Amino acid sequence: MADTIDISHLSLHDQVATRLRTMLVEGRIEPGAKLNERVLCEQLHVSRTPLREAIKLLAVEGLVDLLPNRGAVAVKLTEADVMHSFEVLAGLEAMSGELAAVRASDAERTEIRAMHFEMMAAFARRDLSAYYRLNAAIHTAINTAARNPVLSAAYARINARVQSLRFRTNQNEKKWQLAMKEHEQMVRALDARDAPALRALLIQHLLHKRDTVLALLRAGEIYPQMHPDKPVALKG
Amino acid sequence: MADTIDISHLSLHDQVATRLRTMLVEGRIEPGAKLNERVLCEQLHVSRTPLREAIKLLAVEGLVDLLPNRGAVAVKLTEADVMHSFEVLAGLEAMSGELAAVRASDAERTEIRAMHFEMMAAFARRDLSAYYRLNAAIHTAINTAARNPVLSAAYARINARVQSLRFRTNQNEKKWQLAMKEHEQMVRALDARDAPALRALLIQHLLHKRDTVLALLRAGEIYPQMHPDKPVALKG
DNA sequence: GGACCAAAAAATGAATGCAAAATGAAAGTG
DNA sequence: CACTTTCATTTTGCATTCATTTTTTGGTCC
Repeated sequence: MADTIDISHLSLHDQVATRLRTMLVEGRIEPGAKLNERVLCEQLHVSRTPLREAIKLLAVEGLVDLLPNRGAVAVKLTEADVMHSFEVLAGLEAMSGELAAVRASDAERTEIRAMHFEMMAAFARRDLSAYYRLNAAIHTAINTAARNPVLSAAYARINARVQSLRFRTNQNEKKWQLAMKEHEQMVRALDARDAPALRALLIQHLLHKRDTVLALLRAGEIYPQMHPDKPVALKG
Repeated sequence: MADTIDISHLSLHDQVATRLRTMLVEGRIEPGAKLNERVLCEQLHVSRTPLREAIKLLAVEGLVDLLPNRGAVAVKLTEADVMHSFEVLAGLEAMSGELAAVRASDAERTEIRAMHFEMMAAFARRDLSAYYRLNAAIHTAINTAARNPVLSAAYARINARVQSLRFRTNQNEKKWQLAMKEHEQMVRALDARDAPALRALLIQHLLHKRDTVLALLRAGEIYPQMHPDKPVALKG
């Protein structure tokens, strides 16, 4: 994969945390699933000490819940959690946009515009994978242009919690078109260094994303196999 | 103290983390100081495992820096860190205010107004301790009224990092008066449910606090004994 | 047949032990 | 005399071990 980074020089608990984080964010560990220490030790080829440290790290990050004497489970966000998270994400992204509108260099704005055109190409081809990648890249670029690492970190942490849900949302055509339209307006606002406009657009954009995720959550399309012990009734 | 909470039922690493967090936030562990595992084990009467877990927790929270194979040190914020942190705090507090203006119940607004009057009393008596306590209580109340635990958590985490600096700022009379004036306006805006006004006031208020902390940081009054090995030249 | 209880098994929480790395001091060298 | 190198001590990182709690399983009684 392109986004693998060298973690060989990091301490073991950090490597384990990184791997577990990926598994959780990508949904490879199901929300609500129990994290069995012995099993994970064997999977990751580490002893219990660094694994347990990693799990506690992820608990601080809000990716797992720690049940005293009963181990850890992957967090399963409720509708309220999703609403709250996106509310804060909207606020942080809005800040990011406001600051970027003021602080972005010409080169940064040019690059963001370029990525936007690439994203339009991905949209034209209905290439969802490239679209997601460019979408994330544009967000990251705006975040970087805001020149506030504390802001970036706060966003990243909260985003990680809802990332696994975003991963599973299949864009529906109408919403996808709307998102593209919003993105176009955002790029224009950034070019015009119109901070209030960019702020408003980003808030609207994030709240739309929230609605998409919430709709899927309510439709039960995000947590498909919730109760393995209570299988879904087969039709026919 | 009034703010001690029962942590006896929590796991050991959580108790240790709580105690260490307090020591760091209150500045009882100097910024930049090394956290020696053996010493802390003896002080806190725990073995190394839960202590090390606690330290890693605090590293995720950004209260200590982890140096590979060289242990942990209490973070020492740079001016840039302080600026970035307060910038984000201002944004989050603004969100809090906006939401609280819309969502606060009558009872909550009444209570906040009451606490504001108590704070005026503390100001009249120049009772700094009571002032700080009520100030924090009002903030917490606004935060609660915003009804977004994700927001509260994000704020709390970033605030914890600058708390030790706030602790050391001695209010100067002029700035104190300004702060009181701002608080009065804030309460009025909340009463009027004027979200944009409250938002603007909170941003201004936080940026003023930032300036206060930065001024003291630049004056070197916050990190007095920075280099024990390189003592300040004695006069005379 | 189902509910309740007890013992076994498994999993978690914490402490200790051991190896590797880093720090500091002493000795050697230019 | 300053600088480097070597070696002992300290400290950290991880593995293993022990203790406690939870869960499961098997049996018994109603």
